[in-house]
Amino acid sequence: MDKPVTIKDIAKRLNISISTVSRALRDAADINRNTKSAVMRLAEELNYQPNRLAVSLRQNQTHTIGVIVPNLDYVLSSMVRGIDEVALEAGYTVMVCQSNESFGREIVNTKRLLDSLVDGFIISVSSETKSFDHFKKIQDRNIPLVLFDRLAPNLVAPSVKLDNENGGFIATEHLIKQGYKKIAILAGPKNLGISNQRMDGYLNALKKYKIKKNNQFIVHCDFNQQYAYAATKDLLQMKDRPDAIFTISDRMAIGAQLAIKENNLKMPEDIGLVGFNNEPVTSLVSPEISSVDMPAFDIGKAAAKLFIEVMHHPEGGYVEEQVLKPKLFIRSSSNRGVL
Amino acid sequence: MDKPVTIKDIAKRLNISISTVSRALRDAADINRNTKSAVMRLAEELNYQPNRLAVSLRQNQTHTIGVIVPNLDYVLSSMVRGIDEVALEAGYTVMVCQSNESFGREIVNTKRLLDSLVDGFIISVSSETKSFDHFKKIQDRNIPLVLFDRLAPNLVAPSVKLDNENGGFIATEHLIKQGYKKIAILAGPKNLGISNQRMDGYLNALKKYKIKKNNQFIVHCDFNQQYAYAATKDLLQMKDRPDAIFTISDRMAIGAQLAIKENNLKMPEDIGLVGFNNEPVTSLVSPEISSVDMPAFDIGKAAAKLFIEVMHHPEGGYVEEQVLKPKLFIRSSSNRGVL
DNA sequence: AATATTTCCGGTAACGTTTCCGGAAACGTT
DNA sequence: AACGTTTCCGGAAACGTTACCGGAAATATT
Repeated sequence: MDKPVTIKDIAKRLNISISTVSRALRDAADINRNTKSAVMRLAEELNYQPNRLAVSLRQNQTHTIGVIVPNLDYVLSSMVRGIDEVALEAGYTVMVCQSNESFGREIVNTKRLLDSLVDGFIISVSSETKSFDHFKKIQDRNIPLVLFDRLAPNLVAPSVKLDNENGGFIATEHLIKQGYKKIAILAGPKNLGISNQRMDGYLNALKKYKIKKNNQFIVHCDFNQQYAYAATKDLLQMKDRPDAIFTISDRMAIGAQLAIKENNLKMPEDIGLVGFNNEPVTSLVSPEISSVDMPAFDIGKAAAKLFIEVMHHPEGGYVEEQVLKPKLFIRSSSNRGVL
Repeated sequence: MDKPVTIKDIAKRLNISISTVSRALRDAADINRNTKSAVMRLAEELNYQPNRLAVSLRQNQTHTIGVIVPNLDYVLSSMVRGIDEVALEAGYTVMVCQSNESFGREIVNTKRLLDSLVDGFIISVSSETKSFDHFKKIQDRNIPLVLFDRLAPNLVAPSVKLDNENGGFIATEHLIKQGYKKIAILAGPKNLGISNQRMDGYLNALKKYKIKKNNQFIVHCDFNQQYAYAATKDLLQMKDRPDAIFTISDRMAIGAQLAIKENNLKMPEDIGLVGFNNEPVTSLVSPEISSVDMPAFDIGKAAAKLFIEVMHHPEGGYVEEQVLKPKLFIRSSSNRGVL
């Protein structure tokens, strides 16, 4: 009904020009204290809200960040919350899109956000994505792009991630120190970076402690509980079954735990179990599951802060790669009391 | 670097006016077939993308929907996916904000979205929210507002929700028919609508089957596992303990299940358990937990469709309240084999 | 008192698009 | 051949804002 009030309305009411009003509303230099306060007062009274479209059109920036994530599971939605927090604080609005782990959707999302004229991107890469031309296009247009959690190999970009290799390492080392000898790993799809990195950590730990790797103990399965359950069932049916399992996600750990229980094996006595992410659910099952902590909220915040930093370098070329060290939360699923 | 191409560039290259180009790019009537195809071809070649800001500013609409949700847990993020799907299809862009269950955040979010000039809102109300002035303000400005899942009492608005009362009813009725006599309910905070509605269903079922309600069996606790675990512990320590528990969320059911197991009670023999939402996790714990299905994705889609319907009634006043019927998924936690 | 400097303001163009309006050219009708 | 119609196009205003520029008035400097 009632059209929103504009700068023009204020100018008319105060008998001054719109450029003066505009200057008054920002902290411009060339403005008299009195006229400024008069404008401010009237703007307040009329509940003036600047039209963001007009401002954006004029200034050629939208103060909007495009965020693309593969899904909104516990970990990623925590990261998004972190991004949100920092971005809002800094005056940015966030547009979140889910790629649903689909390459095509990711491309569509970048297109849409691009023509929504976002000022830049904060992206966690879909598991299906193997070509990165759509990201290169962003960079070619000199639009800031920050990656987080799941990066893009061969693409140079500022990024924030967990030290997944180290995460895999400390989980495995912990199991070794607790006396487990035959440690299996439930990994994710073979092309998924974070999975491979965690597995590298696992392998490095084995190497360091001179345990020779057993290929039968290395299982790739889809990133969910059902498959982990089935895979664990298989592992436990081997004649020389593993005495510990490291899963690269808590979801998978839950599936593994279910299978273990059904085989009437006791944790941590008969078999050890360590997950990854440290989701709340790990301490709500019985026994509680040890897990490598993923500081999701912090990673989100760090990504947004990094983005803002990148924005301050309009000439481009600002690349900083942050790697956060993980911590291990030891719970009863793997704690045999060894220090 | 290279400025994005505009309508003006095309006009210059073809030696025609910008208004002709503009008309050519839309399906305007007043346009020659030849000039139209020439424009189209060149636009394609130059990879012309219309500037959404300019279009929005001119047309006074942004083709953007503001979505506010209390959080992004499994259920809500599924709903958001549903909204996304339909909205994108219809040419809308979606901006998702989390209120984190906070009244203040919800207000801030509406403000921000409002001055991002979204065309309308699709909102699920925060649990903390008791006053609805910020929503009234939206409606007063004649901006479409659709509510979903968690509605706002006393606020007349188009909406999509589950029949929570019925959900509580069928869950409880199922327990009764399986022979459970002393059925407790783990409800949420007292002011939370969906919790109260599910509890009403519970009470109505008791009434129908002439089971007198026991106030000690009605427990309000916070919406998460820890509290549900503690509350169940308490319930099981009563001298006349319940022989079945209906929890109004699966998260709470998981907590309850943990407590039950620790008390060495067998499901479904010693005690029955039914949750709500039918999250995947219910079939990944042991025993699998019966649950009232929440068609989250469909509710999201329905909300977006309803929104679009509302947009087609610019004079306002279009109110349709959709209520979806829930289904019960019976699993071993409550299945004593009675048909 | 004359000049130099500062303070403050208004006019105007621009951002990229749509939309209204008037009119030229082409066509059809008597 | 004169008129009315249709077809197509260009000019210009508008959406709400910012930013540059020039200049009047006020103040400071000699």
